[in-house]
Amino acid sequence: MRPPKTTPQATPKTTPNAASTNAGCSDCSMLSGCMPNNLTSEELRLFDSIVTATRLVKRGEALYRANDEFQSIYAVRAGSFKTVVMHRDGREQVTGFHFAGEVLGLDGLHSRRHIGDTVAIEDSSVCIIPYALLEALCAESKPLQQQVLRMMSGEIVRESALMMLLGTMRAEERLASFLLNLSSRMEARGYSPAEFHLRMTREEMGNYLGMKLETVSRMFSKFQRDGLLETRGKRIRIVDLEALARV
Amino acid sequence: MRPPKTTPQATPKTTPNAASTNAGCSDCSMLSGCMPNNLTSEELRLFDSIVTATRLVKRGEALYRANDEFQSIYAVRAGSFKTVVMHRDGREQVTGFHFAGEVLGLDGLHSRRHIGDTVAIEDSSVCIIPYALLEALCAESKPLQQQVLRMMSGEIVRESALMMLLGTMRAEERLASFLLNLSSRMEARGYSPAEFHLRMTREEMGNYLGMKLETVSRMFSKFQRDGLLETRGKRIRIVDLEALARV
DNA sequence: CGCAAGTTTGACCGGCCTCAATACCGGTGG
DNA sequence: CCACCGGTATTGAGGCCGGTCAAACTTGCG
Repeated sequence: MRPPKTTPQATPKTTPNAASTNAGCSDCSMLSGCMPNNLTSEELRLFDSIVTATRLVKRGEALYRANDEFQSIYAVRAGSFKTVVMHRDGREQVTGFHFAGEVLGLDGLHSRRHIGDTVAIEDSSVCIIPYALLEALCAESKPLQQQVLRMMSGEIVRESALMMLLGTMRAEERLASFLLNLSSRMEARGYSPAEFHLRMTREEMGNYLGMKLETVSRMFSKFQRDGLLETRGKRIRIVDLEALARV
Repeated sequence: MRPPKTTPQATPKTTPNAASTNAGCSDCSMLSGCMPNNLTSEELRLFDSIVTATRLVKRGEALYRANDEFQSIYAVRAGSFKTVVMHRDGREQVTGFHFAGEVLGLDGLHSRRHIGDTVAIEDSSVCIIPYALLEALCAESKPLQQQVLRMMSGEIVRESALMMLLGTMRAEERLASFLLNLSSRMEARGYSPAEFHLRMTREEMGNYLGMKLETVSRMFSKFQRDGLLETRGKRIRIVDLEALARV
């Protein structure tokens, strides 16, 4: 099925947005923490055989849009995405930010259509996992089936935490909670938990946190005044993580 | 596995909270719209064989609590539940209201522990679906596997809509949206979409909609003044559904 | 029937939104 | 290299929505 392994360079970036072949999960630096983690090498080989293509998505482009037919799920290979649901009048709610190793598109399963847009917030690439093939493979491999179900459930848990945030927290708490979440995800990827680069704009953060961009900015300024962190635009350094956790 | 079919009366309400045997999905009035819907009769028979018990949960009692070990999922047989996640300081967010036919407990899959409480808001009963058995059965029955995945995805979609509500709507819009949602769910169950009984208190609605009970009450009064609906306590009649949809 | 729980309504206040002006930043082209 | 430019970010002033506190009323359960 899958073409013989090639080095990533065989599919150069000079063909943006074009599908390219996958070099194989076993060689992927994101494997730990990605979807096919915890599989035996035999299962991984099978899984690998259905993930035959990757796709480049440039900053601002959509991986898929609301109402698009659901065909595949995606694993973020590099870069960052936001998932957005939109109200008829144009108001939008960002439902998540997604980094390397995370899976996108599970929302589409229910009605066979995606319910929101997924947009790259920097130049990014994904592995394409055709859902029909994944489903077939799940029937054969119990660990894979469990993995898919666990991922789904994880999404539900993640969303519950965000509902808690949106329903009960004040602006200050929301931003603190968000930064701590980013911090731990950076750390899990081997980056510094204290100093990192925010990939999204203040407005995107606001649309995620249920507040206006000005309020986001004000809270950043407040945290800086209070000595909890230092910012320069999208560059951020957490100075007092404990204080941030205390709200 | 499953004991011979008995009539529901064989397990009287005089033993509250006790497990009782299941009379079988094929006889259940909630089958259409419940989880094992869309299964062939053979698959239904298999599914039926793992759902051997039901449980009564009285108003105010928890079906399970946050951090309880995840063992089963549940289908609401009769009554209503709320799912609640709680912040360390006690603030709580209601993440959903659940009526007959709906499935509870999918959040627990991810970490093998439930992340929030699920509490009956009136005397209720559930069918117990042991997860280990369900998982095994999914490996055998592709339609059942699909059904479980669809339900999970549906939960994700439902939560996305609530995030939209919590993140972008004003109090008035939130309540209108909530009432319309209830209305259509009532209709789907064969009740009047215009006139029904609210099972939850103003405070529970508020905890769901991200606002205080006083605000919920004020919005009810406003809708009544504006001729959109009539209320008397928990009894509600939607007078102008179109206007309610226009926010 | 009586009491606790739930609901309604009012007055006041504060946090966040709105509107607006200015500053900053990164990229592009002269 | 630097000037310019659009998008992004910061900060301020003022207003409004919804929270808070409080009191009166209703409901329904024991």
